[in-house]
Amino acid sequence: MRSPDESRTLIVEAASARFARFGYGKTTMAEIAADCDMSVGNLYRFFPGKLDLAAELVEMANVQSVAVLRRASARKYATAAAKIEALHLVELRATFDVMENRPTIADMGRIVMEKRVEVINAGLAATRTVLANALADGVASGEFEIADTDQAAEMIQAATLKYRYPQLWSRLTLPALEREVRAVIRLFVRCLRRH
Amino acid sequence: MRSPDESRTLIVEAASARFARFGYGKTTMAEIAADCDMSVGNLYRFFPGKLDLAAELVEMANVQSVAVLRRASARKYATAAAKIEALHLVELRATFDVMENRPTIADMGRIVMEKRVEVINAGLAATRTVLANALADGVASGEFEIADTDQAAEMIQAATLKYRYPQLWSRLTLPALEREVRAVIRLFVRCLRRH
DNA sequence: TCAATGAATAAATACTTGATTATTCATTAC
DNA sequence: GTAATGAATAATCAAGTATTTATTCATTGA
Repeated sequence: MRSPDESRTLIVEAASARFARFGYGKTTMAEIAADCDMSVGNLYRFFPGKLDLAAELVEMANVQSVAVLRRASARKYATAAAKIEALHLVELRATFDVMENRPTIADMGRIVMEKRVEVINAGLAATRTVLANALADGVASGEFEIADTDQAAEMIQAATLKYRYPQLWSRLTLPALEREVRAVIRLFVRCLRRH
Repeated sequence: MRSPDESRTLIVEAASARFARFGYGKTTMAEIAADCDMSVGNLYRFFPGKLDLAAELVEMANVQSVAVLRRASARKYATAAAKIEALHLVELRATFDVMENRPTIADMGRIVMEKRVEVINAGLAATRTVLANALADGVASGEFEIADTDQAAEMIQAATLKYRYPQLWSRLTLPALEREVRAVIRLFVRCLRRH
């Protein structure tokens, strides 16, 4: 017999492997259960349903990507503006990479986006705090002049929405997207600057 | 016998009426032909297919909405910034109205968006010229300081993309959307100002 | 008492078939 | 020769059925 914690991790890992290799739709609960050497019914003692498994994985991915952003944020930059730009490029490249090379994961993202928006929104909110921190740094160093950094972060996210929704990219290349997001950020940053 | 021009207009009008009343999916080519007192086959001498009828209607709507924007642009405003804001609100309200009150037309938009993006992009490009003109006016009056008004217009469109894609609104009310788009425009305008 | 099972049920998906509808084109009318 | 037809064909859609898969829960074993 396994501890509940062991079981849970086992399930998450099996689901993660299956979803990544075969896709959400082509993975059955029976297969996940078999991978864990447990019965199907037992899965339901840990997760309300299949969709919640996918949601859990997306939540974990959110945590990961916030960690990546924080690391990027901890690096040295010439200016706070450069940091803001770098954060957006990091995010864009990660999204682009998934779209290009991980069809099954992109697919999972779409499904969770469709049926569990709150998970996606939580991710957005998390990355927003990193952004707001970077803005606050800029204010602290005297580079920016912002009354409400949270609100400013919100606005920057609204303005860069396009670069987070691959559906809106309509066959643009990564360099083209990078150029665009850079331009938007630069314009924004210009008006956050102290003057 | 009719002149080709008469026939074409007749077809477009019949299609427009049917699509608007019953929706794209629930309208058949046979019905459109009957409305025009002509054979089905004849439709195909004027349009390659059903989808092209919808695309034509969207193109016409694009022309209309550019005209509306131009008219709005021709009005007097206290500042160029106010004009930019007004243009975006006009567009937003029109889109919102279609979403709320014209399900069949919203549906047609989705279909054309899906299968004929270039038509949608052409519409975007057209409204962008109006925006670029408004920016140029602001430069001329000394209110703005912009090196490349076309590029700035492009950027503003990227930043306000959300307000053109109802799929991204997730149950926001019109007042909420108005508030958001206003905030983004104001921030943008702030950095276009001469300083 | 709690972890776990797996057969039973409900829901979703895939397949089949029979229309309906879009599109083509050889033919007719002007 | 150009405008127009409408029967023929191809593609799509809808309804129904079969199959698979998700989910539940009464039962079993530690």
